[in-house]
Amino acid sequence: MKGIRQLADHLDISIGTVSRALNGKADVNPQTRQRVLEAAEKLGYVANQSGRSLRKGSTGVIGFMMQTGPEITAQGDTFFMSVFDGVQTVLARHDLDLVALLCSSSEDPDAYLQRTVARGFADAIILSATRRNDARFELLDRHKIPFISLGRSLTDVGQPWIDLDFEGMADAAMERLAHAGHREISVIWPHGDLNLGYLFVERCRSVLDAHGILLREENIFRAKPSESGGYAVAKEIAARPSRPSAIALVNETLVTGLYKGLEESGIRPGKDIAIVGRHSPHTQFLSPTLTGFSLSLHDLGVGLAEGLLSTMPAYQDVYASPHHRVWPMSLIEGGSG
Amino acid sequence: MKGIRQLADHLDISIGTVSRALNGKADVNPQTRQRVLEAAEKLGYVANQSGRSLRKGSTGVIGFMMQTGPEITAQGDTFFMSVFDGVQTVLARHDLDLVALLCSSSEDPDAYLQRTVARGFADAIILSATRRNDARFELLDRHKIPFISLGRSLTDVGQPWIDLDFEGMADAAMERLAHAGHREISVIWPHGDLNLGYLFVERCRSVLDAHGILLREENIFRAKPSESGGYAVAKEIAARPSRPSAIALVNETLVTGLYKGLEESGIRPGKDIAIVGRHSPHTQFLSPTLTGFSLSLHDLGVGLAEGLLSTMPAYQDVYASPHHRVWPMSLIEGGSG
DNA sequence: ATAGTTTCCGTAAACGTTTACGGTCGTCGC
DNA sequence: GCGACGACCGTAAACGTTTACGGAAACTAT
Repeated sequence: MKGIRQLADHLDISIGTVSRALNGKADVNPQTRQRVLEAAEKLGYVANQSGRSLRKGSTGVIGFMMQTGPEITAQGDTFFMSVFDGVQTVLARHDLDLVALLCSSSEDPDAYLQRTVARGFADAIILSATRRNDARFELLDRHKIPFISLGRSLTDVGQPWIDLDFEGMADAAMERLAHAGHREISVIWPHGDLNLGYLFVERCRSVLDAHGILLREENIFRAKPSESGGYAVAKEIAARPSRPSAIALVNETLVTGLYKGLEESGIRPGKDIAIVGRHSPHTQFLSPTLTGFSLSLHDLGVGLAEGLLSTMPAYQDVYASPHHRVWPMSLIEGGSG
Repeated sequence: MKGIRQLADHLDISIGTVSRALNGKADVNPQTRQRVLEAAEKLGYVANQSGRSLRKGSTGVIGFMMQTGPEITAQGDTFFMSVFDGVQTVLARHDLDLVALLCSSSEDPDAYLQRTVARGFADAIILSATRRNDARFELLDRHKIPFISLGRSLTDVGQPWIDLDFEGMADAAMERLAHAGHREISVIWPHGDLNLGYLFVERCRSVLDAHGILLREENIFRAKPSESGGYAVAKEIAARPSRPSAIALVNETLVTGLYKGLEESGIRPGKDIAIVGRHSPHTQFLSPTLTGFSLSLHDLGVGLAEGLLSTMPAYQDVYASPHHRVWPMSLIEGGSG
């Protein structure tokens, strides 16, 4: 089956009618519509993407931009797959498709995004891994592309965002550690310019301040957001003459390496050093169990999709989500701190 | 910048010339081309995707199909992120873009693929998570869409594939365990109809046969390919009156849960039970260290891209890869078995 | 100077849709 | 029996590109 033309010829009907029938327009005899639908199904006809979107001016696809490469995954593994699933449950209701726009590690993210939106590849974009100052925001704003970001940035063009409650996390973590009597507290700040690092660390600092505790500069560890990053931090801690008695971190992939590195050095998590982190499918099998923050990634995806649709003219009446959402996480107490 | 028309008007040149200049055709004055290129750069003009691919009949995008959802990820996503990166290094040389086609867990994969290829969304497809009998192969063959699969299937339409050497892995693992004196050996078979499960388990069986060892049915554990799946297997083993002395598994995510479950039950990996598995960024911090198989995911991605391009008419002269490649893995010895 | 050749560029047709518009019937109210 | 109206459908124009074709210069060879 080539195109709508063949389908129309086969049915002895004009292509206009076929198109209207397929797209559920009113001006078509129910019986004719039925015939068209059946024939399309039987012959496996699906409207050509290019033709359709050229005419309509919209593509019906939503892009989720992410960077590829082994290193940079600031989020853990199944993280995105679960979020995608949530996004799709919403998009499916509107015949929108989700694709992941994969920016390779060797390409500049801003240039990549520029290129793909200028091409008109997607109607709307979901951004992740937002940087402290993220030029992508202005770029999408300039192009008038609806978008939402998973993560805040100082660069704010009034678009909606959803961000995990890193500040609430800092509050709860620091309060908890301070209450437990810790005075020498350290935090891990993921490498790179991700905004969440700033949010978390600065909030930690101010909470500790309020408790009269100083967050010392040498207790702020910069680390790759990966297992090996956590391992490196552990080794660095072990090498110190005087160690912090507690450590808080914001990235869920770090903790596996951290545990391992500490144990190797004879430092027992939960006993010699308290750890508060983030949960993921990988962290549930640590021992001692991790004290950490958790959330429903599926629901997060749903929230993202709804927030995004609320900025798209065609759907604005359906979804009236608040513009900015700080996504709560729940603390699951474990044996680590 | 709206379209090529505006760009042409702005330069006082016809759109035909602009297009030719942009696409590197011969029939254009070097000086004119220079002007066009500069103006396009300055004004941020990029050819509209729909218009271009409608006319050309090809889109310039390669789709990597994958299923989303929290459960089904037989592979982790740092797995895919690394593979993507390899694929992109090759595609970038030909101005091809890679996008991930995300099939939600609530949609039938065959129907999804049918829909997306009929739309003409991508020029070529990379398949993953191949099933024992995978209808997607026939579908793509019928539509004459170039594709390659990461994984074999009994359904073979002569397309190229690359698959990890699960049989070689079974050989090496079983030989190793048998040599170490194990007689009661178990294997984990990931849930679902993934072909790799069949390949691995059947090869294990026949190798053991050759050693006069019987792979008993109750020693074949079906498990979800996730951390919790491994945990469940551990608990099942622990509950047995008589335990296998060794366990081999093919999925890299299982092993974390398996370790944990065994340890909880007082069964020490590497001492009370030997474990042979697959390596991933997550497994490097297990203790005892895992004896397992490893590979370069980046190179795997490169291989996939080259294999795919070799089936696309436009690139066939450049890439003449072998049709089928069994991808070797290297054994890294650890303390687990 | 003329014919032939090369270099460059403009014109217009096509790609597969969707949709505004108008036309043809049949129906209804009077 | 006539006008108005509604239901349905066909026609054709757009959407933004690429590219085959032809033509106008400029140059080369005679």
